Amino acid sequence: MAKSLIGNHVRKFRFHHDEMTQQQLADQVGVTRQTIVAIEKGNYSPSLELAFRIARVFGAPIEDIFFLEGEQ
Amino acid sequence: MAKSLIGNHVRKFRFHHDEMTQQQLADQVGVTRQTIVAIEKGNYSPSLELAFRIARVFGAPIEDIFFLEGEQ
DNA sequence: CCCACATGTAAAGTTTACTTGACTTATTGT
DNA sequence: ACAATAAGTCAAGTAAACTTTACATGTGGG
Repeated sequence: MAKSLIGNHVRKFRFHHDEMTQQQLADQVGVTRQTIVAIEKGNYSPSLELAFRIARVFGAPIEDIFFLEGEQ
Repeated sequence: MAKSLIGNHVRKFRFHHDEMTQQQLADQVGVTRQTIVAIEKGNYSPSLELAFRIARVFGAPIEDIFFLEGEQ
């Protein structure tokens, strides 16, 4: 099972955002905590919809938080 | 996750890009033509990875091409 | 009139995002 | 010492993205 080609700075954004916990972020975007863990660890990439919601929480464009590996 | 709440301007970008066909776009981003059709028609939203590749083809940020319905 | 091409649609199958639930470890506070 | 919280992990299941194949329709050119 290949890892996804998408990397992200969710963890950094979480800490720079009032030290928000995984659970709090999960609640705000409407997924489970395990989903946030999996995304932060790169186990898989989020759907576009979830990427949008995460970006909204952090008030940043999607491309500030997520990137194609090898493009960063 | 809720329903597909993602809209897009892929068709417009395709025509503003040298009248690129669905097949040409599909080839450039590495999916089948049916996937492009489904996305243009809103049958489902692309993965984040595919959204990135489409945005790259058009030289635009993801958020110029895709949007959360109700946010446009 | 043909033929090639662009687009739409649909069924069935594979892959992957996401959930549910349960357990573990480390840290912090009472 | 104990409880509570944050984070990691694993397994099994569901839902959605994507593929493959195939057929249908309209359009433009020779």
